[in-house]
Amino acid sequence: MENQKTYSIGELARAFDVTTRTIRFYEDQGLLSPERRGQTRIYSAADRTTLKLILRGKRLGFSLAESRDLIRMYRPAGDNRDQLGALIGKINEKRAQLEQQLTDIRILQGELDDAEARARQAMQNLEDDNV
Amino acid sequence: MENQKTYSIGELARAFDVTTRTIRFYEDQGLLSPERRGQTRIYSAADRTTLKLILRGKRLGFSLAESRDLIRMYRPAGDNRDQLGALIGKINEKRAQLEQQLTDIRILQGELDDAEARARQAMQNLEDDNV
DNA sequence: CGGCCTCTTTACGTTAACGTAAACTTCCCC
DNA sequence: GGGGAAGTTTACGTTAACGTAAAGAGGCCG
Repeated sequence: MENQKTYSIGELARAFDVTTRTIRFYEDQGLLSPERRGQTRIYSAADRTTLKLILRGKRLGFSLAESRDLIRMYRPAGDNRDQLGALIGKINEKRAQLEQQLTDIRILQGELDDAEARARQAMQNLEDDNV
Repeated sequence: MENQKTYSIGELARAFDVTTRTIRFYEDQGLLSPERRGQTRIYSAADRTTLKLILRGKRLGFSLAESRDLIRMYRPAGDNRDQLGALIGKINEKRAQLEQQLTDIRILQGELDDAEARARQAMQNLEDDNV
């Protein structure tokens, strides 16, 4: 039942439209740790998912350090109670940040609506001048 | 009826929790252009709004160049038809980007829900062990 | 009028996130 | 067995977005 599909670094780079340098850099920063066959890196489905998570974070403006935190939130090591409590706290901080981003996006969407309406109106005015 | 309230650079810095260096840097990058009284910068309500827009963009991971574009979208100069058409195109690109960010946020929110549930479950297990 | 606060310009420093290049192995193909 | 193609390490370079420090001007106040 295990998902045994693996990927080369080049495959992942093409799939997500990043360079191999980028993927190696993420490993260097402790965000990925693929298997090795000799020198060559072998990425599992889980590694692929982790990479996807990193890139999703990037689209939301997260730093790699923040993404590393997110990854650790999703994979709590065998933690004790204090660590679990701190983890839940961090999770709620991230949640608040995402809520803020939702608000920001809605405001920006409204402003884009405005901007487009005014642009279309300006075009309409040009048309009218030509009549 | 005009909003004549003005602000010093220090006031804005305190209000938005940024440094004066940051505000001057945005001016240097062409995102702000406050009035001057002698050497001293005087910011209008519109400048304040622009600054707010920039910081909102930052929270969404926009570069300053992207925010500059956004500002120009909201303030189309006396454009001709081609420019207006291009503007509407850019507006829709931004809209698509925001939609992507909405999707990303919803996925992340779901993952945070998962992560918290598992953390709470792990704490519950610790409790049970103590009975 | 000396001191403090806020403002100014100028300029070098710093960090994150890679880009780019060199020099080298490994594998496969004809 | 020569030569791509894809992998590797090492290392210096680059860009964005400020930080930090120096040196000075203007206003107010006890």
